[in-house]
Amino acid sequence: MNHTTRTLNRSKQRDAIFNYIITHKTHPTADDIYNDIRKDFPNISLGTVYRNLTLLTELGSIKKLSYGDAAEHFDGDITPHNHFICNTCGSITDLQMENIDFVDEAASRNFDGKIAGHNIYFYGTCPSCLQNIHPEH
Amino acid sequence: MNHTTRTLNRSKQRDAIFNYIITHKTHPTADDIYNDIRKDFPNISLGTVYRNLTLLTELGSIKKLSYGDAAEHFDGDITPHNHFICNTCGSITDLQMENIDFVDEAASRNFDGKIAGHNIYFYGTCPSCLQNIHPEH
DNA sequence: AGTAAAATCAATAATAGTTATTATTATATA
DNA sequence: TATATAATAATAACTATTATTGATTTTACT
Repeated sequence: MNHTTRTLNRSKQRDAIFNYIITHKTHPTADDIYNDIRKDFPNISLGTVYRNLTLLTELGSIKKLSYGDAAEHFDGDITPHNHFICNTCGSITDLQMENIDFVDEAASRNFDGKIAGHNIYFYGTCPSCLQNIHPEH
Repeated sequence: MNHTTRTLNRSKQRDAIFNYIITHKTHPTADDIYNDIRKDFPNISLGTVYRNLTLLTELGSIKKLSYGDAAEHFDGDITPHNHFICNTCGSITDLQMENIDFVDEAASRNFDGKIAGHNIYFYGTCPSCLQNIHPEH
């Protein structure tokens, strides 16, 4: 028999974690997921959440987002899109905008290495916080 | 006297930290700075390094870089420029390229909040690692 | 269905990066 | 130079993440 290929066993926990991420657009952290998923899996451990998040990221099923926030955030939407982080409330949201993947070309121009892609995080003040600063009275 | 304004006392340690960052283009972490600067200030503590890095960042004298790496990196070059992170060796370098600040305009188009700026991290394989993969023999 | 290998699990310990606390020292200004 | 304030060193505490362990479950193959 062939032991060189590694089979991946399915687990209810991993399914639940993956399902949570793709059905929530909140870009949750490992801890967010852990706390919510405990309602359905009271015995699940934080280690299991981390292990499966790492695995799902390696498989390319989800994406990991790193920005100023101390913790990593995860995104179930793996199609190319950009993010906005509010400097005031810290929320992270998807940003609908035209495709700007051509910046990779621009970056390659005077660079001897190979550009594979980019991560771009816009920051500023989100609509909700803007409202609080200048409320329409 | 007026106690509402906060005066900032100078310290040799902070000067040394700031000087280290602006004279090194390596985008060091707090720990990098700590370890190097100990040669001149054997008694300096890591807490002092962190506190001053936070302060200098708040003052806008240096910039904090957050990307996949676990630790924060710091940059003494506060003029707008972009960064490249090598997926192979993890190095971070400045990227000379045309100005692409207009992406902020593009992002603002369908967004009700206020875009103040962006951080963009290009990734791929750096020239040195590319050489190692396909050496010219 | 039976079985062995592999992957899973929860629990916990360990590590890394960072922040907070406190008593002491240095700095700026009167 | 006396005084008030800020910065320091040392250390403790905290948060996010990873590694370890030993038991259980799942899978591939018979």
